[in-house]
Amino acid sequence: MKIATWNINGVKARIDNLRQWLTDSQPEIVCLQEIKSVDEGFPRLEIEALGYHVETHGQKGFNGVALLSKIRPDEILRGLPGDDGDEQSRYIEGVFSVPRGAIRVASIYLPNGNPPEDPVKYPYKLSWMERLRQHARNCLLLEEPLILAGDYNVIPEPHDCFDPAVWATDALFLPETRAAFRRLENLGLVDAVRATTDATKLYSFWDYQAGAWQKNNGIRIDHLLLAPEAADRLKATAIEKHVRAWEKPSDHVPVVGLFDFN
DNA sequence: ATGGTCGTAAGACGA
Repeated sequence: MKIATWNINGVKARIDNLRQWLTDSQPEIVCLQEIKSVDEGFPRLEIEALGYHVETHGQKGFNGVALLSKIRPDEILRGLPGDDGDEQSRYIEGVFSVPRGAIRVASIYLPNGNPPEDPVKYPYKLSWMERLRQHARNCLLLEEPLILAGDYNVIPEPHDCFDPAVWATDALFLPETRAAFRRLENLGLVDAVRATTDATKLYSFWDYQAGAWQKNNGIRIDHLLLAPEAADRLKATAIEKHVRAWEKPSDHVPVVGLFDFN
């Protein structure tokens, strides 16, 4: 079973790329981020025509996440628990039946947090990460395959970016950000890509500016974090980098995990 | 080079 995460940076601008990639790659479950659309604006019919169920948690203009799946979800949770006052659409979770039980898959769009000196943005990122940790801890108690997939806006380690010095003061790479990400991992979650390769220069995002793609000035910020019950079933991962060279690309590419839940 | 490049949605703002 192929499960993917992709920050598509606007579903309306990316509909052709999205359809092409779904047709080529045939993922069973896709976690989308930055759909930048309200629920009613999502091009649902085009995606359904390719055989996918569509569940969205949208927002006007910014943010917005979605789950596309060949199998219909049994349950959907919209919004990250822990703060009823949080208006931003950054989390959607689905439960899907598999041959020997159920898996839980979340699409996560973690706050960017820049600039770090902003009185609101960086604290919001850190508090969101702590809420995610609390929610993940509760999910882990269920002892079922849990896959937390998305744009974490976190560069976990120096070798996950082309030049650590450039990112030293960025909210994506500050020591406090990395520490919060480690606290999440230390619940017992596995970084799927790192668990399956020790390759370097593996990136999932290249800025549109300054020829970042052409120079391979990328960062690895899109991750699949797996509970032990999911990590046991992981067969392979891939970063579908070729998509970044398409016409009108997103600045992120799909990151996929291949699982055997039979 | 106190910028560059996008998407959303109609002018900034977020990234």
